[in-house]
Amino acid sequence: MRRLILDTAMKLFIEEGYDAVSMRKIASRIEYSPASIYTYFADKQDIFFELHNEGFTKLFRKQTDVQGILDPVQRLLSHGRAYLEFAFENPQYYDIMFIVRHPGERIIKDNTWECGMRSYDLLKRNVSECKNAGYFTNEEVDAVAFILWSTVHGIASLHIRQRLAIMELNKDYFTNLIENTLKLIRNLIR
Amino acid sequence: MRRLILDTAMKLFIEEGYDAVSMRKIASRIEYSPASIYTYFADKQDIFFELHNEGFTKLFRKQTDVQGILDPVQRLLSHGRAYLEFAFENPQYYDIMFIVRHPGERIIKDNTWECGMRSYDLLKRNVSECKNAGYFTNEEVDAVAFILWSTVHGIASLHIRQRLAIMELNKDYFTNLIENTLKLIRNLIR
Amino acid sequence: MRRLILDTAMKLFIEEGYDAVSMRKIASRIEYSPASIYTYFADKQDIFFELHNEGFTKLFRKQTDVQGILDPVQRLLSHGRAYLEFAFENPQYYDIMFIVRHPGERIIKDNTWECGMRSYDLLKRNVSECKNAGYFTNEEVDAVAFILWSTVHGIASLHIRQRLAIMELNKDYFTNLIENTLKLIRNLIR
Amino acid sequence: MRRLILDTAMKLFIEEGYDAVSMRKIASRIEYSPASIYTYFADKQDIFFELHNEGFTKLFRKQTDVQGILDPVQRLLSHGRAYLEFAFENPQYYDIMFIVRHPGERIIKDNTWECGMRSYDLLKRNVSECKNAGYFTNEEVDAVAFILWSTVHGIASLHIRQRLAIMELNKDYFTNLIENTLKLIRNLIR
DNA sequence: CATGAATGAGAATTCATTCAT
DNA sequence: TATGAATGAATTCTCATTCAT
Repeated sequence: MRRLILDTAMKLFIEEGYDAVSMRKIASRIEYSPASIYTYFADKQDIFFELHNEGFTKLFRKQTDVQGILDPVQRLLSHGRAYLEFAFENPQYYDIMFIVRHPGERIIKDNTWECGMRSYDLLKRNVSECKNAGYFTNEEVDAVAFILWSTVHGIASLHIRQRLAIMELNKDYFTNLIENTLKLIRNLIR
Repeated sequence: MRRLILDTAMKLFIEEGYDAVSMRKIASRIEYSPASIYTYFADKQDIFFELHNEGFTKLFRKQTDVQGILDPVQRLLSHGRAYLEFAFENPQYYDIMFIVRHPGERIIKDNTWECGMRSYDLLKRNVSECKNAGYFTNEEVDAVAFILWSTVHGIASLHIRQRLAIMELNKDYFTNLIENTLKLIRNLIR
Repeated sequence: MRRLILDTAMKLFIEEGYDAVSMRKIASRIEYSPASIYTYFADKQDIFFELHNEGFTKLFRKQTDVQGILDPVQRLLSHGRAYLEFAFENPQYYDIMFIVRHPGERIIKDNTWECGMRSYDLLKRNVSECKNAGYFTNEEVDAVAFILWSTVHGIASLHIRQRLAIMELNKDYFTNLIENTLKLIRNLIR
Repeated sequence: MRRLILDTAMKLFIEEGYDAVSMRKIASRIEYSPASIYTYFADKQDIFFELHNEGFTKLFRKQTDVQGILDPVQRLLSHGRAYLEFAFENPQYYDIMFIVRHPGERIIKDNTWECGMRSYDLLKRNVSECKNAGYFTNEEVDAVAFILWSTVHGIASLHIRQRLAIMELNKDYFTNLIENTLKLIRNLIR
């Protein structure tokens, strides 16, 4: 039932945007009264909090799936691919996790924070191992990790908030956006 | 007076986020009646449209200031610096221009679209001239331009939407975030 | 409670006209918050829709009450009397049904349309049977039905929208307006 | 200039209905400021008052045009034709004159009242002369005048407030609505 | 566990009108 | 004669939330 509410909130979020996610509308979708939702969630923020959490758990899982790869550069690239795939496949989750401005501060807490940190630590470890293997010789691990994250986040967020309409040319390139991006990054790594 | 309204809208936008920018609140801030605002702007979207426009004009101006630099790589880096400086100095404008989800479609029009395009064309030209000078030899101009934009946008938007709290370590690095980022990018260019 | 809202809407309609019927005013009359009304009705049109419906149901019922009369001319006259009585006793309903300009088109639908049609069919049947009995020999049923409807509607609507002030003379006549009208119509029928 | 304002008010009234006639909209149509209108008219009611007046003057003129006809029955019928033609050709005027609910009482005054009376007196005179010629032998002049007025008003107001959609059959009849109505009335007169 | 009823607060907008200039 | 500026009062409607049942 919590599930049902969460899924519906997500569905509304996808279909009609942030503003459409009102308690009222969630309730009417699942054919319950608005008051009923309060049996399962303290308030609206609580629902977002939960979704936020779920998102980070999903992303983390996706990223650990890839840690088995032996070659550190390949592993780093796959880590990036996993991140972008997550963002493109779950734009709503991604939006809540990395773009939406959170009203209260409650959200950056508990499990979430931990998940986010663990994801980021994974990235840093992967960069670090690339360095051990002779790449990024003159750079700090933190700096490289940060810029890589920024790059993939940039792509994801421009896409999700629809700022890529400008890019009219080279449809081919954007068809395989993720792979082409990774290839380019691969070329830049030395 | 239009100015006053625009500035107040901006102020509210910064302080309390998009949702807080209501005609009501703008009016009460400047101690006018809500109806008075309609003397100067047709509707709420109109205010955002104007701010949006202003932002693109400002950004474009900042970017052209830098086109005099002769060395193409230095020029490209300065172009990036200008972009990031704009974003860090005018987070509100940047937010409206590149992050906020626009309700109607009216905004992506007229002068704005043109300004955005001209900015992006400048970037592509700079990349292209780097290529002529022997850099990015194996890459497409469009691809490089896109990834560079993504990177700086990633940094700007993570910062503006407050996702950099995670980055606790290396305060030094983030103190000169922009310069360090550009140095790193410089290192990656070949 | 729906009842209370409907009655209050009606009362305002009578007292101050169509424009006075605002959600706000209804609410303040019954000492509820404006939002409460939306628990019972989807929107303003919905209230009018309901009243409109009720009116047609009432009128139709009044008209069927009279169908038992055997003599076709008497029946036709009684049908007219029922119509006029309805209009004079329920000027508010009549106004909504036959005079007010409806903003949306939603109202002319469903049950309402059917009720209106059934009422009119009754009239046509009554005219038709008068014809069978040797009256209106040279006229079309539709034409006669239409002109009779127009006549009673004319009386009702001039009265309801207060255009009879002009008629100063012959107070006696207007005291028994309905009966005198019917007597006159009776005289004209042959 | 008064003319321009009046015509524009009328145009709005026709095109978009009563609610569309706001001072604001009139002003923006004629490309003057709302405040300017107040130079020519005291307030909104004043505009309506004037239109109302004009309507009655027009109608009265149309009716006197017909008084030359010698045969009293033909003259009466032509009088009715003039009335209906006026209503069908100037539905907006007719609406204001005979249907719209007037907020204040100011309107039924001055010249208007006189015009309305003179029109009605004309009708009564015509009925009276029919009586002298041997028609309506058993009826009171006032009663006949009133019922004739009601009939034509019924037709006009059902048409103007769009209640004739019900009448689906006999398109032919309604094509020449006015003439057919008069023919029918002619038949009923004896 | 579920809900019907209720609401205070607030949203964007529109309107007729006034008044100093 | 014309208007820019301003407004108080109103409009419909939505929302998150509470609470007695």
